[in-house]
Amino acid sequence: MTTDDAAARSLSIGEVAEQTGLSVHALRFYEREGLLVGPVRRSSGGRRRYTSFDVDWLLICVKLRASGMPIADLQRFAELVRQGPGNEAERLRLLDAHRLRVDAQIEALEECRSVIAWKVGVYAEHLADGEAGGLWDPTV
Amino acid sequence: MTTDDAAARSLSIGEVAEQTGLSVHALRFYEREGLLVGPVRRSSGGRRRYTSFDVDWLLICVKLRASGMPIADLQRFAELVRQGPGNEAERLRLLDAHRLRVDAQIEALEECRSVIAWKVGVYAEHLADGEAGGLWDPTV
DNA sequence: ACTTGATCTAGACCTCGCTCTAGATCGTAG
DNA sequence: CTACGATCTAGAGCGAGGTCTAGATCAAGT
Repeated sequence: MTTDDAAARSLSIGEVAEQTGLSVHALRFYEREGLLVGPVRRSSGGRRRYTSFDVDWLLICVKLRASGMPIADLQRFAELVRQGPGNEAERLRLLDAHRLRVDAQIEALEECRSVIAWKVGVYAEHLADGEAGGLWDPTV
Repeated sequence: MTTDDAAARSLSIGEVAEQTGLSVHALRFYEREGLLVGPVRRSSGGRRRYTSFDVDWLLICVKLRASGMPIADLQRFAELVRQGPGNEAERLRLLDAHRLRVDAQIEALEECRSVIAWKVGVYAEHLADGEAGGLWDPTV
């Protein structure tokens, strides 16, 4: 029953790739790097069978990676979770430190955005005016 | 006079590195890759002498890089400016496309941020409650 | 049984964006 | 003149984060 449930709910690497947006190559790579919390179960034939736990965790990994967390930090985080209860304070520090970095990144991007928007405005105006003066034009 | 002015205002690679935050290595690399609009002038002894034009351009490059624009796009942009007036529409397209990517990136980061904030909250609560149930804890 | 497609392992290989090295030269302070 | 630091060129090296290959195996359809 428990076995049947687990089998029924388990997903192949291809399905997990589809659900997470990671490639099957990347999934194997992440596993090799120890980014998964537990060892991935295998079918009788040796194929990986992922649980929905695994998928949830991978989805978080994807988010963290997308926001620039290095693989090494993800490794550390997985390791902490793997060690079980007792180190929640450290997990929190890790996540919170990353959150600060994300905040800084957002701020930096917003500044870039405004610089770009201004530059776009300059060009748009330039085009509307029909070639006035070419700002960074070495020929002017 | 014009020559004196130019000489007086010109900066060494080290000074430009300091002002832009790029390393001298990176400055030479950018030049080799054709990211600068014009050829960099040289002193009689062969040392690079940057103008304030160069610095302004480099500061924009830094912003664009910081917001994730690939070197290849920067190359293209520099090339357009180098070609002189007449291609402003394409420059605008390039910048605007990048602006859209930056917007998307900001949005993605904000979503990540909220996921992380939630997770941080979970751990904080967990710590406050004194070890309840460990979410992704394989041992639970 | 045969074909087809997904998966397996180990390890080589790739792109990006610099960074560093070696060995020579410049330029300025003593 | 001598030192010493900054700069020069060409090209090798590096770290991150995967991606791809080869050759074998598994599983399902016909």
